[in-house]
Amino acid sequence: MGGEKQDKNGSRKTKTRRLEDDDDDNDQYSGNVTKSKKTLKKTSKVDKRPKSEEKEKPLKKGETPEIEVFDIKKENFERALGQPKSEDGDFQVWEKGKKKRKDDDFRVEVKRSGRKRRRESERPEGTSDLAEGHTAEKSRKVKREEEEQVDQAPEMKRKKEAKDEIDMEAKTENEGHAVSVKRKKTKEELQAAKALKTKKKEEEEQRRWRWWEEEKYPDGIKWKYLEHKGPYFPPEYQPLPDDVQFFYNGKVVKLSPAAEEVALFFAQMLDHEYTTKDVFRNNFFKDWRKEMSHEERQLITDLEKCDFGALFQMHKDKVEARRNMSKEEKQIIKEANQKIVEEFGYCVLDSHRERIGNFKIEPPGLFRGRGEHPKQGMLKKRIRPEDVIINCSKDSRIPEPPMGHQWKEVRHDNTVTWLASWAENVQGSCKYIMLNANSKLKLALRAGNEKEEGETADTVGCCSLRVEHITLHERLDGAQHVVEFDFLGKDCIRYYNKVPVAKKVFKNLKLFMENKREGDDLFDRLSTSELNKHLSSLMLGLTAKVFRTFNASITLQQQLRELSNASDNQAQKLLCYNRANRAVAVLCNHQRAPPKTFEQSMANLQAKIDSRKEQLAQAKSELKQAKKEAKENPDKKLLTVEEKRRRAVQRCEEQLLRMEVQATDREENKQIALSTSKLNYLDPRISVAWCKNMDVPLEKIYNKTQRDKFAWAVDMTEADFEF
DNA sequence: GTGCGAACTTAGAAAATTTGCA
DNA sequence: TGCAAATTTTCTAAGTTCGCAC
Repeated sequence: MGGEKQDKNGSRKTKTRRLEDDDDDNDQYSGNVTKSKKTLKKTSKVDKRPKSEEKEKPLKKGETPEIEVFDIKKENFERALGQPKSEDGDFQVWEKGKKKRKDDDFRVEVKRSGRKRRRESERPEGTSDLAEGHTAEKSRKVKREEEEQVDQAPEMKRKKEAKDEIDMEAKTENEGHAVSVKRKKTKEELQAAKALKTKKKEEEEQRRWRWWEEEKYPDGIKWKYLEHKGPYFPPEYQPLPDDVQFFYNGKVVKLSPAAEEVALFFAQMLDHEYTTKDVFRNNFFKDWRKEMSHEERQLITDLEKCDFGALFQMHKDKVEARRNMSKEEKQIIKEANQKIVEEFGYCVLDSHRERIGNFKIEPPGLFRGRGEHPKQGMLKKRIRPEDVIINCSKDSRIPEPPMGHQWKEVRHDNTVTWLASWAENVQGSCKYIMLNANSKLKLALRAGNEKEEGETADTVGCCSLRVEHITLHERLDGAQHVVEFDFLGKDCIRYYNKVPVAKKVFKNLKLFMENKREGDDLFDRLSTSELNKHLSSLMLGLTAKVFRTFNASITLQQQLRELSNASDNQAQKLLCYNRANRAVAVLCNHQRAPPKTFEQSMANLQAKIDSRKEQLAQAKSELKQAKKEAKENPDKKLLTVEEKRRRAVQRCEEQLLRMEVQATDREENKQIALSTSKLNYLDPRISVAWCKNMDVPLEKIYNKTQRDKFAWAVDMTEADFEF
């Protein structure tokens, strides 16, 4: 390579001179893309936020924990990499467990008998039999229904009992009893209910496919048997009723179905900011005209003269009608959707029924590229079976294409995890149908690949940073050698940070910027593959992405250690967990637009707090009075009143504390998205161990989906786990 | 060695559902 | 019971990585 590199536009960029070796830095990575609460500037998507919100703003009134600068040593990485993570560094794939549970005896039992029994009795609908044809399927269906009835029996019994109880109450009331006769559950009944709950939980646990305990397939092989029903296609377009009219230049124009469908895509978005953007409007109009008939194209030449009002109103009415549907109507729709999920939403993967993540083909519509995307507004065309490639086992029942259609191709590639794929027309990329996150398959700066200019929004990562994205300060805010970052990252989220760096790093950055102008690459000799090659040479499996993941998890552990206090109440402990989670989200720059109802809901909460404060004051004064009366005349009745008042004060105080903690948490979370790091970056074992140590139910920090996804971690993590 | 594209993985917004309160 | 708010799920855009072809 010479000293110059030609960019995509043919312009030449000046190469920076080669740096001297920095041997002394080779043994550690300074994961110092971190921030102090005081310097963090937070904005959401630049194009979506009012200017007023873009100004520098501390994360929270001095309460958000600071994130430390970590010296991430090689052995720490190695230790972490030895833990269950995919090659890409996320925490979804698990090798065989390293630790034994305390209840090993139980496990042996499960493995020896229960497990085998489970395989037989819980073989999902179809498993390998799915390939046997319709007759077998019918008999299985009957069997499944029977099994479902058996499964539901205790539940039905319970419901019946509850109903009987209500009936009894009503009956008693009718018979003229004055007071409520709601029968209190006996101790035995309560115990039985508890036991039933535990049993159900255990059954669910047993049903779970403990894939992390099974042997792994040879390299590259993802499955041995895969069967599914193919993707679910969105319904065909239904033309508008005659009374919903489109106007052009003040006159009614009856559009052809193809043009009408695309017009409706636009009309449905009229209350969205997208439709005010020139790029969006121009792209839409260009693509819309392609769908028009010759006559329509001749007539409709100016988007400004188009009146979609009636179409928009119809859409709004439909949304409103859907919202106002009766409970019963909603239930019917829900059941119909459930049926679709049952039919298309599952596949059989190596003898196990697995949920498919996205079994629906994306419906046609207008492309909603994020940020200033040059292709926003373009028509996303309807996908036909002829566009779709199916992937499944040779010996499975091949999914039937919809009537009168055929698949583009049926292949049997067990080195990939997708079930179906198609190419989308806007960006020319591939879309896939894949399994759910809980299935078997599966620096804080991003690496930053080069992107096609003009094809996507102008976003960058580490390797694609340009000169204008950093500013060097010899001294800033009392710190030496500070690098100020300001650029748009993934999804056009602004990254703004001031980071003090080592003198050597500072000097090198200065060299990199020499003889360069705005628009020139900061690291012009660096690509993501070169960066990752270098990282891998330092340690097997290390990539920029792994680095980011490691940094996130170690930050969580560190923050939890610093912030947790075993003597806190549960609300305070949860606030502490959220703060630690938030610190990671800040580190990874996971932002969100503040919810539209944020201000209102905060005001509501504040009002509740104020009212509760008044109540507390009132309760306190009543307690004082009761105390006084009880002292003057210490009879039993007055003492009971005093006790009652005391409890009321206590209850009020607890509620007030809970609300105040909630308000703090909510305020701190205004612009931070916690779920991304929780789901994709944080080793769940850290959280599971923390819950065990702090005596916090896991349900408080992971919802059902998250617990499913991290079942492996829940299963094998002890309280003493260390990342 | 480099460019490209397939195959995932990460991401925030929007929609749907559940929860909590008056 | 109805409404608003909170939470969860769904959707799909936008990244990263790796292997292959040239």
